[in-house]
Amino acid sequence: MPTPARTSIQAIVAAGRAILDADGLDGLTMSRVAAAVGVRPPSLYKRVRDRSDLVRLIANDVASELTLTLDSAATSADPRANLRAIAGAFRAWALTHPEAFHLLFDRVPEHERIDPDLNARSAAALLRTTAELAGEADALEAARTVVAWANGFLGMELAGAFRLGGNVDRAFEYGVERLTRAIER
Amino acid sequence: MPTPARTSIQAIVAAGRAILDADGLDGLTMSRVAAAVGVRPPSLYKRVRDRSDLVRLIANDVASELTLTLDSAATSADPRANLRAIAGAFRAWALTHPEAFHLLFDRVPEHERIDPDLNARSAAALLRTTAELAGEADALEAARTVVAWANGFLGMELAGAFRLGGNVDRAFEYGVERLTRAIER
DNA sequence: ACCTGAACACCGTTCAAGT
DNA sequence: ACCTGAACACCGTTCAAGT
Repeated sequence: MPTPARTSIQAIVAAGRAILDADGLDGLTMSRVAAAVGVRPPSLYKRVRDRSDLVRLIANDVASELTLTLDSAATSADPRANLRAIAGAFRAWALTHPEAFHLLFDRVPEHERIDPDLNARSAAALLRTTAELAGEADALEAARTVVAWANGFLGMELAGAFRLGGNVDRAFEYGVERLTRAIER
Repeated sequence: MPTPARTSIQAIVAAGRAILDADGLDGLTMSRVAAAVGVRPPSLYKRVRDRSDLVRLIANDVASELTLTLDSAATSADPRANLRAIAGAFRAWALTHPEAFHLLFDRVPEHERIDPDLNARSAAALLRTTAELAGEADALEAARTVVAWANGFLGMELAGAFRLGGNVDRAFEYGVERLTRAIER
């Protein structure tokens, strides 16, 4: 005798994302997710293979959100302004969603990684901009340099690693400006 | 009636470091550390407050090792060559000690953070070099830009984030060269 | 003074039994 | 077809009892 479904994969991922944002990856237990969607923990295994699978689905969601954020920021005709806008939007997003940032950019076990095409899509806006600045031949290398710097900077800022004084906002501006000049043809 | 000590804090930290390198932070269980030093798990709590405390002590060790590595690399009179050497030594160290790298540079809970003076000491060689390249006034900002880039690059390399093709070695060289020029006065 | 077994509160996950 | 309680193998940690 069939029982009607009491939850859905969408509800589970949404609840997981909310718990991630609120309490981080360590707070994301199967028990809390189950409680949030109104079932018992074992029922979750009808929709996700295991916790890693759920983490991966949440990471996909987060990647899509970030792609949207970066694309919306990259609206200028001037590539220098665009790079500045993309970097600023990235930082604002990371500072308001620190746990989501870490989920995307800290070490991620193989089976929690986002889909490759989501990865490519999130890089598109930046690649267009670096192609204009550095030329097509150096676009990928230039984009990697910028992303590495931004990831590293935000990771350190979120980790509280800037403990030698100074103004962090100014250090970010300094970095954007120098990086832009560094990759320009 | 006193019982002779069967282990020591040094042995515990050393065993913990070995387990970290071999199996990562998730593999670093109190049970495995205890087995490695020949006691039962509860005995560890005579030497460390809890697991976080042990992780912090291991991180201190790792930071000292990295400082030594970077200092040994920074031997040139030419600051450009020095920056290149420091970056290269950092990358080589990170690629041979990926788990230690993550322990230092991924998100770290407050009570697992290394001692502030170890932090300052590990930055010294780089700060000397960026002061020569960018001038005293911009030395800190320049160092932050370089460290952010290097941390971000290595974090992405270790995470397998460079999935859009291209040569990773070449991207690192490209980055070092561009960064050097970017921060030069 | 140090070490230990037993116990506790938590995990993720499986599975037989219920509807 | 989905949901559940019970169970299992793990965690970190505490503590009374042993030497």
